[in-house]
Amino acid sequence: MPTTTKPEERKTFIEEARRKQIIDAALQTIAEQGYTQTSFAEIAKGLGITKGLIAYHFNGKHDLITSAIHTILNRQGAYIKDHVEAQEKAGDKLRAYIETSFEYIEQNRPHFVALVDLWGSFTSPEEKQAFSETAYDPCRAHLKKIFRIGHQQREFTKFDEQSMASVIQGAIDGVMLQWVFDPKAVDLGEAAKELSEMFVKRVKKP
Amino acid sequence: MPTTTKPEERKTFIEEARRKQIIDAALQTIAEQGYTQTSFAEIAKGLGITKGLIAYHFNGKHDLITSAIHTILNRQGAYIKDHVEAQEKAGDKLRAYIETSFEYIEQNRPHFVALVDLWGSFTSPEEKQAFSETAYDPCRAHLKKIFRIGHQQREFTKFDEQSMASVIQGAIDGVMLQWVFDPKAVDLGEAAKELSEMFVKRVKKP
Amino acid sequence: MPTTTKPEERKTFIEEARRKQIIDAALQTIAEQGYTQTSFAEIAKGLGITKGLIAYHFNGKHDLITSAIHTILNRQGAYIKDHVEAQEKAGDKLRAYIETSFEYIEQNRPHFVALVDLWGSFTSPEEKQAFSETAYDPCRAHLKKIFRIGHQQREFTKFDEQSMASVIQGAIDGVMLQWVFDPKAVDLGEAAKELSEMFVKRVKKP
Amino acid sequence: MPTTTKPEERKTFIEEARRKQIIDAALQTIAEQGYTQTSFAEIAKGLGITKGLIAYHFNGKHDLITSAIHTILNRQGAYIKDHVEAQEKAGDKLRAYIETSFEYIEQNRPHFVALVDLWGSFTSPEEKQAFSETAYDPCRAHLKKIFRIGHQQREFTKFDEQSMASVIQGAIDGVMLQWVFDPKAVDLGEAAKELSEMFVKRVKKP
DNA sequence: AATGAATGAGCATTCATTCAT
DNA sequence: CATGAATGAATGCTCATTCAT
Repeated sequence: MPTTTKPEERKTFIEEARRKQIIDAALQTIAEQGYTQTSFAEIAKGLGITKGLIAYHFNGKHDLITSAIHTILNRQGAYIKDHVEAQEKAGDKLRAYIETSFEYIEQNRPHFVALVDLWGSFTSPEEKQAFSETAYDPCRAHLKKIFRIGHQQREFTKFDEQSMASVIQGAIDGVMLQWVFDPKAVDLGEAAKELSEMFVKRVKKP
Repeated sequence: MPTTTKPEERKTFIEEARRKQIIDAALQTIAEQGYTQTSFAEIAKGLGITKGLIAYHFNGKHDLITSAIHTILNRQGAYIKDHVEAQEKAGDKLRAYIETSFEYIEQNRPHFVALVDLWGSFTSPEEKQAFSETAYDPCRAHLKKIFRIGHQQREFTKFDEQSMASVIQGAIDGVMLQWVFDPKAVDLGEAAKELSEMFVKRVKKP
Repeated sequence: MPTTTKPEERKTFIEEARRKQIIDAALQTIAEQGYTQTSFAEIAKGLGITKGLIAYHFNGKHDLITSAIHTILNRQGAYIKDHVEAQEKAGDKLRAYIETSFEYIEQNRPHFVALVDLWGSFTSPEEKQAFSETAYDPCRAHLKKIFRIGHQQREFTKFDEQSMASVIQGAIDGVMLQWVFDPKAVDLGEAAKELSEMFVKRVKKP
Repeated sequence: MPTTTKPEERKTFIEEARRKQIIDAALQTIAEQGYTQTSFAEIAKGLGITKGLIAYHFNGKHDLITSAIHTILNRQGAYIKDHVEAQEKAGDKLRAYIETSFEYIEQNRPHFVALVDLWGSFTSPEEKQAFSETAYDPCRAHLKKIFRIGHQQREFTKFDEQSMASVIQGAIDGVMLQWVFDPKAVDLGEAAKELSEMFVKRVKKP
């Protein structure tokens, strides 16, 4: 059984390609039909393979959807990181963080439709906490790193970093959530501008 | 068959009591075990009734979970409304909206654990939009009503009401979401204070 | 419990009226939606009563459908008998039997659509045989009575009465069956003429 | 998922064998216990397989019973055709049609017990008509073909072909029906002789 | 690496039936 | 007589998973 949750294990090229292919098909199917309607058979059908093969490449459904979520978040994280690093000043970094978050969301709607659906797939408190650690902790850590730079550069005022990180990330996610349910109800660009301006003003020294 | 989608139909006392009882049990089960693990059998077991009785009182699973979601949101809405109306000034109303939102969330954790899970139960774009209309539109409408009072009282500056409403509601929901996954990762009280101060400052004239 | 299969028991007026009303509603529902789709609830809905009431008036579903079948066959039998008795000569009686059979069928399509469906509701050999005795034996007996008159009147030739009765009744039922599945595929009037002429010619002395 | 409604799709050997096996078991179970009592579980039990496997090989219950009916009728049709073609003269062909119909019925009682039950499984007028087209049209077409040969050979008189076909097929089916309910009530051999003689005499020139 | 046959547990839903009121 | 609440068994069907080939 080549499948595993330990990413450090050696995988063949074809193995990795298949996993990626299956994850992308899964995300698309979830976005289109919802998580509960997404069976291995449904994913396999859209891919022209058999469901047995999916079971072969993943350690069960949980492994597949965990991998799918991480794929979404890693891609978004990498996108954001690039743009944040391109900025010198902490205030600009924070603005970039918020605005590129929304940019990426807007350009990858199906991923976030799937993500909202997948939030419900962690049932036990343990699973929920594990998801929190792999999904939110890195985001909050990234924000806190920006804060620290802002403090070092004497650009930012003093505030509770953990709370501020939660609030910023929460605002982004909550707006995305409304947009997932009805894209016409929220203007992502406007929200991005509003939030980035407000938070930058909040953290910067007067 | 007493169940119906027409809410105007008369229901007997026992009928209403049973529906409420089943909805509460469903919410509890969903919070504990997750939506996908929550079967009629599971709900019935915890209630000491048969699953046939649930089918008798609800027009299928969709009716049950829709009713459950509306129950959550209506209770929260009523709680918030009371506190908002107790305030005279628009700024205080907005502060009350944000802070009592978090208060209610904190006091009813299982409801919001269930709610996050239930978000994934709307599969088609039509269902998603319908949920948006019954769930988010009232919230945003409430916020916009507060804004209008603020404008009439010459207390608030000018801003885009729809975007501001989305952003405020989104911030509340997004922080709640992180807290659902790990209550230790977010301090709801701190977040409430941070958000209410920031948003009140944002909308009020200098 | 007033319901019973023994027709000799005293029934109140309202009791009899209700039974008749329910049977007619059942026949209509079966004709429209098929036997398997016809539940007590469905019958009750069309009648504006509750399914509990149906259970009160009939000793279970089997009692209801048995009563329904007998209703169909008794009404048809009475109709045919009237017309057969109006004829003097045996040949005319036989012709009347065949032609009024088809007449009645044509005028009561829903009953025979239901009847074809109900044939499948007798599962065990015992039930099947019991149905044969109450449904077909009287028909064949009626035909044999006509034959006997024909023999007494020296109008008919000699033949095996049981077989001839089966064949005549079978021809009527089989044509009806095709007409139930597709009324456009069979012309009942033509079939009636063809069969009555042929059989009368067959049994009469040259 | 190997099951399909497109009959032109390639099926593996094992797939075809399983379908045939399941159909035969279904027919036997229906004959023994009736259509409504025949569940996937019941069929599977008699076969030593799981009900999931039946769902795997058939697109639902409707697919299974449709396939079962066609199996019955195709086998009977092939049997009759062979014997009809072995006859040269149209009169002999007609006699063969009627007599081998009864022969086949007599030798395959369970199939026809099941068939009578299955008649009730077509609920809507559309389904009924579709069944009429696939089940009765071929029979009537076969008879009409015999009539045409009889006319070409100047052996048969002139008559309405559609009505005559309906009447002959109806007579066969109607006698079979009585025999299904009680095999002792009808002598199939006698009925076959009576009907074949009568109909051949009817259509042939004097 | 991939398939397709098979499993078995679980699901929402239907329904005749019972019974207190 | 009639109702409506409740039952419990059954049903078709779905699906992740296993495994021989």
